[in-house]
Amino acid sequence: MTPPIQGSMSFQSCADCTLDSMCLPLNLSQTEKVQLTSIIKKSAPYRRGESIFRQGDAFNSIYAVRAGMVKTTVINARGEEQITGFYFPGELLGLNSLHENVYMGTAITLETVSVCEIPFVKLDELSALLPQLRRQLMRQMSQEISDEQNMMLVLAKTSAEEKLGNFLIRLSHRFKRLGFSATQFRLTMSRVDIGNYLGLAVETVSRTLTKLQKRGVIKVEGKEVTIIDMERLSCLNDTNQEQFQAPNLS
Amino acid sequence: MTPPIQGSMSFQSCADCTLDSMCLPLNLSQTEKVQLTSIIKKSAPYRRGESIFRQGDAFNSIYAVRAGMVKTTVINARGEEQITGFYFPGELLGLNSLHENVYMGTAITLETVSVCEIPFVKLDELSALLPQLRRQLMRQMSQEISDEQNMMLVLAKTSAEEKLGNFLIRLSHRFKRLGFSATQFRLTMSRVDIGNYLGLAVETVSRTLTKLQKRGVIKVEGKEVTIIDMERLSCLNDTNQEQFQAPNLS
DNA sequence: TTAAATTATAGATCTAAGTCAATTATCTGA
DNA sequence: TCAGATAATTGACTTAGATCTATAATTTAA
Repeated sequence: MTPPIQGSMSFQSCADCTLDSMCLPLNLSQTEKVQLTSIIKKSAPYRRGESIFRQGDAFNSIYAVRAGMVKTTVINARGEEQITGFYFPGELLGLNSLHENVYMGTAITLETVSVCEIPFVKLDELSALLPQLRRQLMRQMSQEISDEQNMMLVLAKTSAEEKLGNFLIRLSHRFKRLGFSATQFRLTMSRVDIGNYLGLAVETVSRTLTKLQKRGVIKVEGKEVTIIDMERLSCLNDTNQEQFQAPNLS
Repeated sequence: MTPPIQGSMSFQSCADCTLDSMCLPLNLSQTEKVQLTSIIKKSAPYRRGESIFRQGDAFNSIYAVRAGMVKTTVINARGEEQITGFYFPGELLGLNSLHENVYMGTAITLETVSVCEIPFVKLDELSALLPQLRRQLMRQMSQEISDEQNMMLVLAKTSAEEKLGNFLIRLSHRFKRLGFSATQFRLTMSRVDIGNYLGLAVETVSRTLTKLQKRGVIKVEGKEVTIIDMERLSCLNDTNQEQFQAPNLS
């Protein structure tokens, strides 16, 4: 029994896709959407754990996630697998790879996933003709640079609590954008994946989630997370922590 | 007495620029370079510590660094200033900002710097006409995504030693690319800046540099750094550290 | 439905790096 | 050229989070 696929089940055209406004077709006319559709390759959905492309493969296409969540990983200097990102529907995979003509990482599905394969050479040619397509592609790349800088800040500067808080907030935003609840959702990825991504030991991820739950900021039941106090979750810095500790009443 | 400016002193055209092969004009014909030159705005060099643009300013242009080094900073969730990157000649500033029409960070010169201001709307239009320009812009964005992912790995996974090793190696590569020595160079930025960028306390930066020097991997004299053992510097992981400790001969 | 495998939690201990404090070196500008 | 300011180093101490170990809770498969 495969889980239901979010979004449009049978792909016809970008014109019919519910994700068009958060993907490459943004601001395209109907005709232009048809043009874009014409270069897209359809494929059967991937099952959980399959790879869409692998590090070192020849780069030919970027992929728009249509349904399901994907993680990207690279092998780091130590030879360990390291997660570089989680991708939601409407987001583009492979933008980090077009400068080398080789995929710079591996994309692995976390659940049943369907994607739109977009051959890059054709996309490039089409983008010369369609200013809105060109700009949206640039915007999505720019957004990714921005997101990653934000992630760098989190990794460089913050405590385990802040890292996890920020992580949950970002998931929340993305679920909301897709029309799901911003306060209650299922962590598609394992605790190991979360720890790997945030640079924390699994044990720290567990402990920190438990701690946040005890403080009444979130509720955790296995993979189900409920954000109870969004405000506090979004500012878990040192100053704030103090105010939540039991005051020494005298 | 201002320090000498690297690269072409008085800007005439991309066609005359020594950095053309590592900047936007890559693969452009002479005519195309002239077209690109025509949209570039020249400005007086910036002095050390000046800002080229500031976080929150309206985004209009990206900037190609022509001479000198620039750092970019953002204000993080805690209200602290955090360095997001160091930029060398030939690299582009502002690529993270075009999706919001607002600069997502502040660019501050670390020494005398000159830049080429490239109004983005014009660049976008020109990129429709010049496939090589379009592709090079994409490649440079893709490269930046890649670089930042690499930085995320470093921040998430590695010890102070590895962070500094990686940092020095990356500086080395970039100096080499510009035709300078790969093994001996001057750290343009302060120890505080390095610590801020790598997520380390200044004291840790100092101590770690000293430690690497004692092990004979590098030589440090104030801001001058010499890489003595590139091989060891590039693989300062836990396994390697052991082999460099004084063996207990019995 | 249950057994095996995987994943998550929890406790005890250790350590790398942060913080605090003091000193020394290096700039910078009058 | 020198005084004050800024930057870098060093030492002592503390701590957040890693590691190691064990146990509990889910999944998965059969």
